[in-house]
Amino acid sequence: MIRTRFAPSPTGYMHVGNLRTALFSYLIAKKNNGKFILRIEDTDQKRFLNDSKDFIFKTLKQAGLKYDEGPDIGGEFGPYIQSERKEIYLYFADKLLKDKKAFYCFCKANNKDKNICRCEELDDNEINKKILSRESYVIRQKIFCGTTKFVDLIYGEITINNTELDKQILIKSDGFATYNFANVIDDHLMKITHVVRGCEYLSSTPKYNLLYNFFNWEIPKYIHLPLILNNNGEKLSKRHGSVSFEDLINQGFLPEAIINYIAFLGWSPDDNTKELFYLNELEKIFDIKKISRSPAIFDIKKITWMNGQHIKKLPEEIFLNFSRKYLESKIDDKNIDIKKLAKFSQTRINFINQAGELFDFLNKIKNYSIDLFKREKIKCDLYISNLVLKNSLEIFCIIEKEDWNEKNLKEKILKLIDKLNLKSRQVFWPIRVALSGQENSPCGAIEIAEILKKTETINRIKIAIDKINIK
RNA sequence: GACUCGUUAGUCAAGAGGUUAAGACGCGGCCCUCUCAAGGCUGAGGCAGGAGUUCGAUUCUCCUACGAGUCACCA
Repeated sequence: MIRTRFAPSPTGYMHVGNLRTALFSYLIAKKNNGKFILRIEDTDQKRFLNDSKDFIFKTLKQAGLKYDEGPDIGGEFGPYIQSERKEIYLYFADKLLKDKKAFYCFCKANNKDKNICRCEELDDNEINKKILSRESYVIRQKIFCGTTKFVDLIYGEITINNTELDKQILIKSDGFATYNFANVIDDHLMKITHVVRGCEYLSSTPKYNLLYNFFNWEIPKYIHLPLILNNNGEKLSKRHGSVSFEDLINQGFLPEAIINYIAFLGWSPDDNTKELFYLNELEKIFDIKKISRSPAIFDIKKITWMNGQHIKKLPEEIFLNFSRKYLESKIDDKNIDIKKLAKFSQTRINFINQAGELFDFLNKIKNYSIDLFKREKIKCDLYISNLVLKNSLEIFCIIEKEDWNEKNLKEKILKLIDKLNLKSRQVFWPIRVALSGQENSPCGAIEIAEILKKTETINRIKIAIDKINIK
């Protein structure tokens, strides 16, 4: 049974690199019918706020990464919060001390010149004396000569000379274990079979292996994931821009789009021509062998496109639920069919919260430039615009209020196109500009006219004609 | 600086000795008797450099360059 874990520290913030680690860890477990465990690494008491744990629970839930064991749901290997496991680490540190695999170090914190430390040579008497006189100390791991070799499922075999490894601190002077120690103990005790984590741990892995060997524990399989960088090629972090899950959600990204995109950062499926996937599909096709070794840059343009794709795939009613509040906030007229507006916007927005902005022009037309009427590409100029608008004004005026509907309007305009002997674009363009005041609009001229109703349509056409003739 | 890892178009990437070196985003063009978007078609753009091994290297080996990560009483 494969058991993987995600072990974040509760910083109240989850950047996409972290989330991607969680996702891959989850996927590896699920693909193999294994278990995915959440563990909170809060051994640094200075850094963490209490409610950041809830933030992690919330984010994982929102992303759909359901864990089988964790702090809030329990499990047979708990507790799943490291600050509640203090005694466990102390017990194992003591064991190491007795076996001479670790030593007390009384050097001052921030002692830059570590080579000067002679604590390892202290005899038991000296140590006891210092401890009795309440000198503060840490417990460090001993490093013996030789080389350490390990296999990473992605990077292959990595060998390192033990002289490169430092005598890392296992227990800090406040009595808490360091992450470096705690994660080894916990992974073993929680029976984690595959350790999935970011590449930044690649070079400390040998030290962890030494620890496993000291205890005579089985070393787990390692899967180090390539880093995700921002577009400056820097490692993702809080300082370098808004690429946290929460920020993306606030910008209007769908959780499934974020998951889909980050799954493809450093991984690709066998059939690499398809790239729109939901989490449950990824669970089936995910394959460790296809994880890449090189870092990937987070491309906001591509995830934006992907978000648009996911928005289009949303069932109509779901999209309506999402977009309703945005649309309603923009539209004064309560009689307008929100459903219809939602339909117009679904294929043209990349962000879920943009649905309303498209219809800004309905309430109030902005002061547009008459240059909008000129469009060489479709052979439309001020002369034609003027002609079209005057003619359509006549038509619109004759139509009765009760006959004001899309079908009827279209019929009449098509006749006008014939009569004026123009291309349909040359006719629809000026009307649409007059009604929307914009170069682009979420729907066509006739559709806007229908939504606007007779009075407002005529009103806007008149304004446009005046605009052109004043010139 | 030391150690470790990496390098296929601007970006994500497939390919693992013989390919016209896929596909996607982005960018350009065209089509869709209504804009834009969507959709369809299409164009430009790439194996970091140098040595080897080989009949033949993007693919294997080595060197160089460049990039990244680690070197905390942070995780």
